[in-house]
Amino acid sequence: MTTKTGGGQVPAGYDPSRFPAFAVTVDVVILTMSGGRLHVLLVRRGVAPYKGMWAIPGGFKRPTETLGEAAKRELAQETGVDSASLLTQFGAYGDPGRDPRMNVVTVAYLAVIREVGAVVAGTDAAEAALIPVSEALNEQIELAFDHAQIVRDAVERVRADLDLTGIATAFVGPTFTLAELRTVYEAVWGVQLDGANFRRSVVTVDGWVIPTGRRARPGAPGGKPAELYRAGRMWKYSSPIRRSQPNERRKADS
Amino acid sequence: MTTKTGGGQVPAGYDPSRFPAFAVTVDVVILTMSGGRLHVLLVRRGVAPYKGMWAIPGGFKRPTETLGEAAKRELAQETGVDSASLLTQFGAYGDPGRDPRMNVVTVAYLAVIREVGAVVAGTDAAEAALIPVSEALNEQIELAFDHAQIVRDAVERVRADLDLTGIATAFVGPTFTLAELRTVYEAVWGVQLDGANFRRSVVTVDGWVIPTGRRARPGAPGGKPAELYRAGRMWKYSSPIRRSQPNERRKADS
DNA sequence: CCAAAAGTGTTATGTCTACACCCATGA
DNA sequence: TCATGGGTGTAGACATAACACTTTTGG
Repeated sequence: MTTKTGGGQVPAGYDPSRFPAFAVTVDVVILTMSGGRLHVLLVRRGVAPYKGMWAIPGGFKRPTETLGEAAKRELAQETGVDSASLLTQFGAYGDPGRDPRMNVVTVAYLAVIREVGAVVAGTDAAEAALIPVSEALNEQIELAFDHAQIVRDAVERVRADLDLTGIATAFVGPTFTLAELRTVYEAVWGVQLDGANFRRSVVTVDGWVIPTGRRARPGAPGGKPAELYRAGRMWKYSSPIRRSQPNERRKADS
Repeated sequence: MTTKTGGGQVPAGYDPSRFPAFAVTVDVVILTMSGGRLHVLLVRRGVAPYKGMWAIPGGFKRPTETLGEAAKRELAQETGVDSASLLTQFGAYGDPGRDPRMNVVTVAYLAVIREVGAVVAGTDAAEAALIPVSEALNEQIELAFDHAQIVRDAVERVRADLDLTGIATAFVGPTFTLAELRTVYEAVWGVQLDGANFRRSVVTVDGWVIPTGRRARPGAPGGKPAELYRAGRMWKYSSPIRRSQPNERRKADS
């Protein structure tokens, strides 16, 4: 605790002219959909500390680049995704001792990429894999550093951003069926949505989805082929789908 | 640009074993309501760089404290608010050259405090004042460093948090009238809300506000004395008031 | 023809908004 | 008693959810 305000100019035993040095890193939580489930890209650490343990990709920030540029660089290094993919800063972590080697403050980014087959070809990582977030968070897989907390926060952020931004479209390709898009909401929120009502929410208002003439081929068990859409301009501002509140409405008794 | 992924283990001209040193600071955007308007606490810098210019309070993080603890310490130093006031981390800023002296990455916090008279009695600041955010953002007042951007982001965050969290109650005292609470939403969102409907949203569901028997004295021009409430448990999870979408619903023609 | 998935129609229910109206106070 | 703001009632507009029903494909 410092001395109460009003008196001391400088807290006891601290000289503000000399400031401590920190290493600053950027970590990227890369999320994607695979088989209707939300996955996170993890790399197996090749060096100490936590050698051999799963971690999220990241690295040191350079003095000549912005934080966002550092994140984009790490993302490209890890996935080859060079495009202006969706990158959102969502937190900074600086607890003392979070890295046993030194004082490190890390700035965490969330990246959403569409399902890609063999995007995993890391550089300085011994191994990389897409892990279902349900497994990554259920203590089944132990993550290095405070990365478990960082992944938890990232998932929480994407859940919130789903009905605040157009982040849902970052999970799907340039063209998509409404079922694909619906799956994103269902997987991230862990709910089930009525296909009919979902369609109405998206289609009856201009600017959300733009029909391309083409249709997707149905899967193995048949079914009517779905129309393919492109994302419209409205996704820049918000989302046509809202998370329904857990219904504890109406007064208790009365 | 770095070399494309897949080949080079290490980007050209960069040795990852030697990492650059950064100073890490914590800056706090302190917001409060005054006279029905949203204000931000600014301090006049007593030292170079940007000496004499307005800035948001902040300081160096110490290696032995968490980022949150550093923010709480800065808040207490600047305002004397020692309680577990609402403190939210909302961004990190690390553009090269944002501080002319050295490489600095700052982690920004948003603090909301209730209206207090003469809370302003800084320590290492020559002067401190509550400035309406409308003025602080309209280029009328030039802020040091990238603090204008940081304040903009803080205000944007509080706008979003208003219908996502119970942050509204942090602006008012332990007891408050519904008009006071409504003023928070109106000032932050820049809208006008129907008092009758506002009341219903808050009162008809249990857990938002708890009536204390007491009533507030009306202001100068009279009026019915308003009932005083305490905040209920529900504010921990969300808000009873939702920002109405700018109504561009329904398809263009048809 | 059958199963399965896309897409349409319909209806009950709930929520939001505007606004009329009554209530209680200070001056 | 008048102006002002607190508080209640209510009707229409609007949005949501549930579900029956039709369409179109692969096998």
